[in-house]
Amino acid sequence: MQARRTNPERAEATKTALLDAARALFVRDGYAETSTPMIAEAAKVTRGALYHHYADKRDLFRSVLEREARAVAEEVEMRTSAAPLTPREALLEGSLAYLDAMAVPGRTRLLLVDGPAVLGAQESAALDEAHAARTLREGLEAALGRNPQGFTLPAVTALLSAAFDRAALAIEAGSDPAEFRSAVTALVERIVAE
Amino acid sequence: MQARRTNPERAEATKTALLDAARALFVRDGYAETSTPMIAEAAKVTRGALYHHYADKRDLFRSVLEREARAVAEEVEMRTSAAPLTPREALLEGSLAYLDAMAVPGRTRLLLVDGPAVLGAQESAALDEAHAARTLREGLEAALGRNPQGFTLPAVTALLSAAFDRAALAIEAGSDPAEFRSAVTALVERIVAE
DNA sequence: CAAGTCACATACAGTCTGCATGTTTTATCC
DNA sequence: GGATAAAACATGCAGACTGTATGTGACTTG
Repeated sequence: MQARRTNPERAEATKTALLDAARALFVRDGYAETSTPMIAEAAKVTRGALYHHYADKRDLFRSVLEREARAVAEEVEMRTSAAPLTPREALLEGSLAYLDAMAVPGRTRLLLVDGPAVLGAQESAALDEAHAARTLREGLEAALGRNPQGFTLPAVTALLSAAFDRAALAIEAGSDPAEFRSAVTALVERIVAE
Repeated sequence: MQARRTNPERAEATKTALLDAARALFVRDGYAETSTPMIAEAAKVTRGALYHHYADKRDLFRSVLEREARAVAEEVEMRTSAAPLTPREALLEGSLAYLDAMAVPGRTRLLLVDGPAVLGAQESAALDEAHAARTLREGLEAALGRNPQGFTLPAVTALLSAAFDRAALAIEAGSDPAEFRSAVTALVERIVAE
């Protein structure tokens, strides 16, 4: 059981175990109802290890969210850069790709519900900006051809991003995915339409 | 100090004191960082009184939110039923009235950030549906003339509602209110435009 | 006015978080 | 390759918080 492992390997394995266990419990019970003893037990380490690698429970939660946000961004990136698409096609494809990526169980709760409350709306928005929102704004800018009719680019990016998030939440809550996918598509088309 | 008060009067005064104190602290520190001893002290009652009137901390929070959601709905109602407006005018006026109502300090944090995390996305959405969303859907239905081009009424209601909320959050976070007010207006106009 | 109910106040048990201090495993140095 | 340092954990503990159980005085009702 105790194969001689290098230090970085040991640490990485422990951190991954903690991230995996924490993610599962945060998704199942929510941040507040998940205790660090529960996380440590599920990860098969002690609380000492947790507090060695993460400043506190909140820091561990932030790390879980960063990993999750990166995964979402990668999945969207993958889909939009696969085939050669016009800016408008890329925007529409990216929008649906985002909904698909957010359909992975737990992501809406982590990123959209508990995230803002635990990290604060500010920090949570910054995390979103660093991954999803930036991509969306660039896609919008390209598709709009730099003439946002009636609104500024940052504003329309924020409002559209919010609509996407709500769609993801609705789908997770059991609404008909097709209904919200076509609604998102129609909304984007109305935005980019002249 | 001990004016002879009737029981319902006593209870009502205590509950209001708790709601006021809890609202202020939930807004300032957030739900998780607010303790029941702090609330009781600020309300000048004991924790016993708190747990006599509310099942638990969460139940008190829910009561704060219900009062807040009702206030928002009333302010919007007031603005849209003041003058005789066409359905389309009422929808646009109601949208801006909602932004104004949500600009009351603390409301975005209570209703949009902490609410979903503490009560759960489900219950929080139900609260929203009972007040804001229902009004919005009816306004949309009237303005659209029952031909939602490309999306269903429930879906477009949800997406627009999310956009409004994000606009309120952006304004609270320091963004230019005029920028987001015009963006919201432009968005609504594109939705109801044929 | 006696009996009962309501509105609290107080005391307590169990749990949790974060830190301080040990212990073991890996790396470094000579 | 043995000693020393440093990283990676493990353990113990203090303070705080939540919810409940139980006690007490103010009000209400027959």
